[in-house]
Amino acid sequence: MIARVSLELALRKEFDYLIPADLAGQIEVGSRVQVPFGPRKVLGCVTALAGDSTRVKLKPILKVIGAKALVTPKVLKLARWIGEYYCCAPETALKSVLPEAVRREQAGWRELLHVRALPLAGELPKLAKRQKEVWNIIEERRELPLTELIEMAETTAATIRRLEDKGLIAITTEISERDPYAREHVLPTLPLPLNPAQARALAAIITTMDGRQERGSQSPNPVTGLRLTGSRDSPSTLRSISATFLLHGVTGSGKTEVYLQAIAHALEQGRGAIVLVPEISLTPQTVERFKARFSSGRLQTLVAVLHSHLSSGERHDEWHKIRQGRARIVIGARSAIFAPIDPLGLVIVDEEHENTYKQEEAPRYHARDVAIVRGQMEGATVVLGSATPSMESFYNCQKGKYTLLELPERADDKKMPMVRVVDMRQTMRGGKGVPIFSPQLKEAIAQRLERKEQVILFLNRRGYSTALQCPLCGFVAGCPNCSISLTYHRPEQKLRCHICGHTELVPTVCPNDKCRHPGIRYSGLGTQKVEETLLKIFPRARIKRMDSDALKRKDDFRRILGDFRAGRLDVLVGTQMIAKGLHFPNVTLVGIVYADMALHQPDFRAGERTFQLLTQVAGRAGRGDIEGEVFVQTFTPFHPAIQYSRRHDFAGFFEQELEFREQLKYPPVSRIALLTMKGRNEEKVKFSANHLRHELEKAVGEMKGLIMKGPAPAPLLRTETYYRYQIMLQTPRMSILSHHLAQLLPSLAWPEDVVVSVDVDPADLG
DNA sequence: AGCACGCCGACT
DNA sequence: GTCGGCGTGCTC
Repeated sequence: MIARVSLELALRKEFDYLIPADLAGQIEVGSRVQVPFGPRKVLGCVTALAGDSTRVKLKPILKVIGAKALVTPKVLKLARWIGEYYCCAPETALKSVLPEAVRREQAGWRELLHVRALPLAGELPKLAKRQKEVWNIIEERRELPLTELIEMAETTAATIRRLEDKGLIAITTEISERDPYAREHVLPTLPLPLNPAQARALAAIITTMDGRQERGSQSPNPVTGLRLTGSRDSPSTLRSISATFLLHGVTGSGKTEVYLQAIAHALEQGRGAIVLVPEISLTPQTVERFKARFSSGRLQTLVAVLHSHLSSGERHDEWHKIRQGRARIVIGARSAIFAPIDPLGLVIVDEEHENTYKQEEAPRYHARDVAIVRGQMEGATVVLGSATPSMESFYNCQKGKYTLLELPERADDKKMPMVRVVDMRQTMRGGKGVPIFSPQLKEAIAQRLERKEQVILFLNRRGYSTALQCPLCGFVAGCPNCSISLTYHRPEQKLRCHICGHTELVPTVCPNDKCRHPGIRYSGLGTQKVEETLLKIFPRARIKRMDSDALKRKDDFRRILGDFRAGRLDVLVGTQMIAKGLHFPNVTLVGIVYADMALHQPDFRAGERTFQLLTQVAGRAGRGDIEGEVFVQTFTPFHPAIQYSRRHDFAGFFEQELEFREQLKYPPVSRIALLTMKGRNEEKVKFSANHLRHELEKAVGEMKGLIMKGPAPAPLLRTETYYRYQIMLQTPRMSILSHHLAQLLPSLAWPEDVVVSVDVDPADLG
């Protein structure tokens, strides 16, 4: 027999090896193997078995890693799809489907020496005093870890070895499993009663799951009473309707309870489930909620957890718990979508709009999209959940690809907080210089300090490029071709679009005819400045800043949040990182200091991001007994992202944003591939980028609906000393484009120090 | 990805 | 005469 092996080298090529007789039974598709490759030994994965090979002189496989195939054929197929769609080497895709700790043979199982009493053959021989003491313990416990015995008996290993020599005990290595949550005591919970909207959603999901159970990947008829958007579509789109659901529910509407009961149904069907959660919301509380519902017996849980804060040993054990079928539910971050649950009945992607689902290095997959593909491949139902769905997912509902399920009310019946939009242009006109705090926000903060309530202030400072904004009228310079904000380049005094490369001079007065303000060059502020100013206004307030600069040590994050929760701080100033998943009952005021910073990021998704940010932040205020209040300071108060979020009107925002995307053929109307060239020498990078554009025009220029923009210089990142040029491709059919790219790119030659990378469906245009 | 082979310049 | 530069090509 011959095995085809994909090596851990991005060669885009597979190699044939002989299966030696002694390994014959152990090697199957998906086995991890070590093979000779030229002079060295390399790890790889068996992708196929065959009777013969086109090659004559084959080398034999050296050894197998793991008792069972580590990659299931289903996950292998998924990896192949990732390689093709995301335009990377199949080996690169395959690499990411196993945790590092499982891929490397070391880390492995933690082995502990165990002492076990052997059945006595006749009389107990005469023992020395010490030996007798030790024997008594062993006889009582029958079996225990060696280290524990040594401690209990206050003896040494030598004494115990002597008992072994006498044939009374056996010392063996036992595998001991690490349990990262061993110290949590989990109280089991029962399903909660559902409100009508939750019940409807659950019924729809369950009906689909049952249909898929009986008929494989065939879908049942749409459920009556279900709100189906886009049912005008053709029968061919209807066929896939019920496989993917978008559960749109406001913060606190009880999405999790729907997830839990759907998972329970999967278990009843004898199938497993994967729950994806953004890394930051993978808190012990979230995990506990799932563990509590699905613990079988006393301490046995059916839930495995996979995330980046586990040690590699813990990750190894959790993964094998899944592979061996002892865990039927996985909750984890992005890469948990590759968990070897089989058969898979349900995949849940919570907070599906979150950018953390997109991997920012090769393979640059989006876990939400991989989830949908895996669901299709394995006949599993997929549920995407969000209070602020992505444009892509909501669009797919409209097109009839997904089924929309709405949870319009908060389960706890709390009112949504009052959102006040503060027009900073008014404040600007009132005082001298560009204001940081409006009188309204100052007043509101003072009030909370007096009432001993807490305040969170947000300033999102994504990226290092800044737009140019007139603080008097709110004007922002945008690209005439791409409709995204132009980036201000201080040294050259120029404005530049980093999508198409359009460049213009910085205006000396505001271009808005009704304004003509000469002080247009305002481009934002940082968290430090906010903190300083705040301390000047409220010298006695206890204020803490939370951003990546202020968090030097690893536990700073937890410590500051702990202090805040315990009431040792009054005001928390921070970036995006405090917007998500956290809730503090005593916070009654949330302020967005400068909403325009999010609004005018040089990205076509800036409006969508702002809408999401404001909505998520609003959900943070007033979760306790007191009603919350949100202040949004902005120089563009009538921007739709702000106005629709103020009214908690997602559908309204979607409609108007879609119109904009439609005009310029941005996603979700099209798909994007971003090609980036990177290198130390700007001239070489620029030249290569122009060359690539030329080659692309030859290869894909004629593709229907293709739009090519750039190359344009990407704004320099603060940390890097590279020059980057980008070419953006927009296409209605990404699978065709990525196919072409996969053929073209490896055939092109680049200067030594220029690196080209492809990002299919980029989450970020930076 | 690594490592060997291979064909041209400055060194003990 | 050798040591060593990194271009091309191969690894089942």
